Amino acid sequence: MAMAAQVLGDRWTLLIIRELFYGVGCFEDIRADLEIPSATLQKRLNALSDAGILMRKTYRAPGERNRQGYVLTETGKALAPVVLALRQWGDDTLRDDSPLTDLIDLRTGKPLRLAIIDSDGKEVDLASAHLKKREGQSDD
Amino acid sequence: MAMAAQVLGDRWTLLIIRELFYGVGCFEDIRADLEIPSATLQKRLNALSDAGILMRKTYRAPGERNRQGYVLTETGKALAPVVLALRQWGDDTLRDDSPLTDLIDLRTGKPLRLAIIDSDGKEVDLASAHLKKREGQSDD
DNA sequence: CCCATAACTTCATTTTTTGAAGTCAGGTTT
DNA sequence: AAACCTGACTTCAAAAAATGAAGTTATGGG
Repeated sequence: MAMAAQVLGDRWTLLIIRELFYGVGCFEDIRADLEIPSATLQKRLNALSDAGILMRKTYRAPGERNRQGYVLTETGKALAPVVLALRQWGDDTLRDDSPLTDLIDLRTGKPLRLAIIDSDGKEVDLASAHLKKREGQSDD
Repeated sequence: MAMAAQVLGDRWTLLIIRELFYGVGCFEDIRADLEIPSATLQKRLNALSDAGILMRKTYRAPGERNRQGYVLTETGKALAPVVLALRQWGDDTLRDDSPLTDLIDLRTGKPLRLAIIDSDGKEVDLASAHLKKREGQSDD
């Protein structure tokens, strides 16, 4: 996890990744949405690309010129729970009236959320979940 | 979520919080475990305390002198899914042989994991979960 | 009283971030 | 085709933050 914190651990990276989940995939749009300095955005995109989290991919929207697109790789898409957890936390701690129905099942249209489940697929309360310190190889 | 990234977004913060989940609660132990410079640790602890994520609490282990302890507040404990998600991602992307059985149910002892569930409590595949851009008040 | 140690502080140096102002190449407009 | 736009970067100097090493200070034990 220390490596994860290394790659993702800064003020912008997870927000950039969230943009990509939203489908915002080009430099200008990300920059404008987040109001991030372009030099910083550039560095982050390079770092994320080096880390195998996103890929560059030129594309062309109808009636527009070519653009440099950024898309999440499989590794990058696997970050969805991190983004979701962070969002859920942000919502829970900052607002108490959050509808939070903007994570949906593509098939059924039902709202979704993160949960901790046991091996039977039953949800378990946060309070009874215990995080043990890993004894194996350290990742710090 | 931008605020969350603001508070948690740096190389150390989430690792510190993980230490607290593990039950490591004093300055020296955190410093030694993570090998973080003490000035940096100090700043992070202050920031997390200001953000209401942890609290200082003096304690005394049997046969030892008083120590400054750090414990997660409710807000801090609510970060468990973030830590779990990050750990799960780190495991999945960096190792392929991870047992990942160190999150357990305190009551039953069963191994636990994060999942995305729908309103019926049924687990949903990551690929069919869609994150919509929130239209309401922006948090950026 | 002296010593060891935990919990910080200070400080000089390096690294990173930032904001503003460029490049540069591809299209589009005229 | 010449001039113009705009998206995707670069450059640069100033400001802010992180680092490593070397202090402090307070507390309790011998």
